[in-house]
Amino acid sequence: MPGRGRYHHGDLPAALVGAGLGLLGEVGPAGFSVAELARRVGVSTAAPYRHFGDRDRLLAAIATRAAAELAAALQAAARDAGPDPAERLAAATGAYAGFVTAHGVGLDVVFTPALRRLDDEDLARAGRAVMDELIGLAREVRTSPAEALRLVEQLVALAHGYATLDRDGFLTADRVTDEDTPTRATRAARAMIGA
Amino acid sequence: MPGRGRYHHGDLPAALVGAGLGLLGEVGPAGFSVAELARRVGVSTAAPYRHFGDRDRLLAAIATRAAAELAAALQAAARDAGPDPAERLAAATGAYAGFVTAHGVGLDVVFTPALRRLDDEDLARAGRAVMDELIGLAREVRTSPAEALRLVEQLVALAHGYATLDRDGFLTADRVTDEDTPTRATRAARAMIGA
DNA sequence: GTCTATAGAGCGATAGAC
DNA sequence: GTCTATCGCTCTATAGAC
Repeated sequence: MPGRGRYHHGDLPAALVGAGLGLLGEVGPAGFSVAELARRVGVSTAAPYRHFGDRDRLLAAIATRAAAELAAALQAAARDAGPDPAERLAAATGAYAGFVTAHGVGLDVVFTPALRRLDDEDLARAGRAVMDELIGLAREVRTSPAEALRLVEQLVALAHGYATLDRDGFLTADRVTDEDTPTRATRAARAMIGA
Repeated sequence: MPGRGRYHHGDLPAALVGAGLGLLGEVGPAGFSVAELARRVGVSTAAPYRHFGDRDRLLAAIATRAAAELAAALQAAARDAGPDPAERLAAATGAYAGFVTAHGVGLDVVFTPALRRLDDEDLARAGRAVMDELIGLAREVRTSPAEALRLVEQLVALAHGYATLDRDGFLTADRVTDEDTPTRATRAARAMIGA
């Protein structure tokens, strides 16, 4: 019974999205539940439905916020990586793996069919921003637009695989070195880009 | 009410594992349910518990069977790829992506923490067989054992990422060519191996 | 805008008949 | 070895009080 007396948050939607990011990172999109999120924020299970029509709308809002943060993380990683275009792209790939490992949200969630059905404008825009950031970096190392796109696809797959396998305990079970996941992903990306 | 009269299957455990492979491919490990599987096989929801102690034990049996089929698929792909070691490894990587796309089960499920806790001997052995197949192929293109292991990690991440993104609709949304997922993964693997 | 309370569904797992 | 029946839990979503 969490609701001892009146609860007044000031900005419940923002609180839900913020805490939802953490929950999503812990349980993944399939395990995500409105009830659990409400519990964490300290409101009744009914409260979120006043601001988000249903579970998927709430999930989409969280995914939108995650995508925005992801785009920013990629940009920051590229900025900190120096002037070499290949190294900038590799760093962004590593940052992608790190972000997904930490927050459990990547382009898989952003483009997941259940959310696509909502035709959420903000989510689509945030997803495109992530792609544009990567494509922009790739175009500095591949002259052909088609080749740049293919490289992005390969790097996203690589980074996403690293994050997924890390999450599911495969990398820790079979650890070759003591490098962390983003470092490994960055190294692999370097090899991929140089090929 | 499925159970009109007596149901006699002959080998319910095998039927559950077989149908479970299909169910797992459709809904993923998180969405897997004993009740739904029982319905598909045509038995009561209680019947599976006579053969498998709980949900995870059943899931482990299905994952074991999946891993065995996966190892066989990798072996077949390498065999059909000809004599060039790099091409054999690339083909196996593509086959991995294809298998995970089709069956929804990869090394993520085999090594998933929930199943690891069971200390299932058969599952561990099946998982090791998959890894050994890949490592064996990698050792033909990388002299150092550590480098071979790292290459396997990179290729599994790559293939797994392709499968995951394909499943979640990302690749179909952003399709560069009309190549299917295993073909793309094989191509990417070739680049990775050649680096 | 948040609460309490509830309907309705699905699942994991067990008990006891046959 | 399979069935019917059931308990207890969690979840989504809604209704109505405040």
